[in-house]
Amino acid sequence: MSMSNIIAQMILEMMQEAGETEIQRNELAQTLGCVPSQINYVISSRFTPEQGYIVESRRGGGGYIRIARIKYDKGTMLMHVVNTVGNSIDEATCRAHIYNLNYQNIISADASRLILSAVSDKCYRELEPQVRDRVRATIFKQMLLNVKG
Amino acid sequence: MSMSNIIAQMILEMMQEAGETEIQRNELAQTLGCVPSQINYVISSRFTPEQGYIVESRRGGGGYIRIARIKYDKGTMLMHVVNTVGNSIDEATCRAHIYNLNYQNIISADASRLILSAVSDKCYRELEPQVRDRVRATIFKQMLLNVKG
DNA sequence: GACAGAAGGTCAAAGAAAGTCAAAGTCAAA
DNA sequence: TTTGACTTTGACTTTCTTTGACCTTCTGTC
Repeated sequence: MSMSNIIAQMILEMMQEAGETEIQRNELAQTLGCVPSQINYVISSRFTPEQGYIVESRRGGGGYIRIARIKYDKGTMLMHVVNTVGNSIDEATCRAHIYNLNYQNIISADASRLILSAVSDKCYRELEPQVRDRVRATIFKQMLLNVKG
Repeated sequence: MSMSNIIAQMILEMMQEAGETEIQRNELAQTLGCVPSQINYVISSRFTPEQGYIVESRRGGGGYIRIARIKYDKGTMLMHVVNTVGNSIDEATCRAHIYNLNYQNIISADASRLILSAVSDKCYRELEPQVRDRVRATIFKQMLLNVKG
């Protein structure tokens, strides 16, 4: 197995838990017995955005390289929810969808809170029950289609 | 973690409560175990006006360095908007508020997009004009009260 | 006012990491 | 055998951090 594969494997393992990891380039190179720049090679050949990774780094004392798996499938996931919503939905169901999307890391906690507040029953008191759920569905879907980007 | 990060963290903590803090450069340096000028380095690299901080200092006996966050208090700004909204609002006005809040860095671009999508006329087509703007106002305010945090 | 001591300010050199790039090596497929 | 994709290496670059010598500004005392 090539050194590059070993490095990639190592990084993947470190990412297991959190879906992201932070490495010290020189230290890792030393540990694995390769030159530091090979770490860059591995990252640029196997942890690209196209392959679903996001990489950030910082030079200088205390520098690091952070690699994170992108939360993807997002568009698909969202569209899926949008499609299952239909043209009417109650608060509880919205809440479940939101919780799920957030749990699966498709939308952020911030976005969750925001969407939740917009679909809350509190907002629709003055509307007839059926109208209420229809407007809510419209707004909910509209927001899902515009979340992040 | 690098010394500079530790220093920055320390300063942030001290600013927690009041949004501002006053430090004694030499004393802090001694406490954290670094040279005094490193405090200046940290301040000039991480507490700049661009990053929303204002720094003033005084030399000589009883000297100090005061660091204050200038970002307008988010809660206050948001409450202000909430209060001016009233119980009815049209899309254009919402849009202006959102643009402004985002411009002033009170809410993120992501949040802006999300809120915008929820107050869009598209969502209220089936409601009577006056009802429409009332529901929109409720939702808008609800979202402002729950954005970020 | 002159002077001493107490702060904070500046700046440039040295150090610590990470980034780039091109040359050289490997290896399998054509 | 040649080619081309992928690897390995190392010299050189860029960015951020740490340190220390020296400078400037205040305050208080004589």
